[in-house]
Amino acid sequence: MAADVPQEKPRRSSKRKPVKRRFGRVRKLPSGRFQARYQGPDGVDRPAPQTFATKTDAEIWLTKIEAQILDDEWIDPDAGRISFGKYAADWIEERPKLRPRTIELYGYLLRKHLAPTFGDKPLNEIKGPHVRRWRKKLLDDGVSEVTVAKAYRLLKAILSTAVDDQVIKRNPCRIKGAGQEKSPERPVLTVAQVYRIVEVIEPRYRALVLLGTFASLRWGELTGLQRRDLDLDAGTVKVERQLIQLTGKGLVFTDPKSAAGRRTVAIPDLIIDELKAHMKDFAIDGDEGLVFVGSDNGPLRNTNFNRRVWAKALHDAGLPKIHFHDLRHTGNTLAASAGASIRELMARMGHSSTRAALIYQHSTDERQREVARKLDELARGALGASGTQRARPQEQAL
DNA sequence: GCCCTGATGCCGTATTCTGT
DNA sequence: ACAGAATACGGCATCAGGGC
Repeated sequence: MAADVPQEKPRRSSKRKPVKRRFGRVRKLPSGRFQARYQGPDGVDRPAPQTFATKTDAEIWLTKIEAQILDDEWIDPDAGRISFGKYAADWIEERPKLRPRTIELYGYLLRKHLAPTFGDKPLNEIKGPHVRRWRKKLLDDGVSEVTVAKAYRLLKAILSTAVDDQVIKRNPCRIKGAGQEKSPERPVLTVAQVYRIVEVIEPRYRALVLLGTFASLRWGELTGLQRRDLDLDAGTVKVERQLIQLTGKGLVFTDPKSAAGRRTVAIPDLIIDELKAHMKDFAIDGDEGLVFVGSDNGPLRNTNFNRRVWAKALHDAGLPKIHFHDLRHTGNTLAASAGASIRELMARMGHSSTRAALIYQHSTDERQREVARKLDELARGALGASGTQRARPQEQAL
């Protein structure tokens, strides 16, 4: 039995044979410098963007790349190098069906707030700190929170697509709440205030104010209204289109804001006579004649109306700065307190979800108190309590 | 006054959170 | 685990200032 003697390992020759690397290759170029190459996860063979002075440097670089691939952090360097500006422009271009005004908005946000900071930056170089610094600067520069939120959301949406496209690994927009915009609630007018406006405004705009309030129509829906849309005998107004202002195209008719926007709204009898008079005096002839026009019989333009007519009327009525759109709120609030159900409110406003209609629930708080008060009285009566509480004076709703 | 465009408000739906 | 509520997100509109 031969004793087991540990075998001495064969000595490696000092002249080591080149070992095939597990990942990537390094070769010496005629210049004497070293080039690293590797095959990406996509199977494409890529050289390093630069050469290296030593073989070790090249190998270290390959190690880093391999780590990225293993950590699933590798991205196609060519893809990530697309500038944000270019990618964003394509992104907007490729959105299937944005409304024209939205395209204009995105273009503006891009130009004004995004491109100056990120336009030339490759996508893969935009990191969280850049986004945070950019946002802070906008706010410091006095850009409103609402606009900053919009710009942030657009940036986030674009970069989120870039993640889906595997152009970048991760969306650097992760500031909590940065995309939210909290706009203060708009004021609600009283009926008396609406009528004060109606009394002082140029007569040709009376019906506009009334319909804006009591039919809750939007500005664009009112200005797009044609004679055939009004049925004053039935007391209804149909919303079939709207008028919007587009850069380079002036005022154009478009479909309503959403599918639910196409609707028929009942008009209170209270304003029917006023509307009839308006049709006779001011509306353009013909089925497709515009219901509301300026003194030149042309379609109404919000800028001119606001500055020359609306502002003056508010001033003459002794009212603070109120938006025309606030009339719509007023109408909705009125309808809510008139007992309109959520579904009825939605139909009236041209909404498809309950969310907005629920806002008008706040107006029914008054009614809730009223209900509570009556319950209180009933209960006291049933208990035979002597001194019945005096009812509080009827609160003027709105 | 017209028009462009900067700025802000509103709303539908998807996603996340939360109480059970 | 899940339904309903809350919030985020994306998109569409109105409001408003300013140049011509």
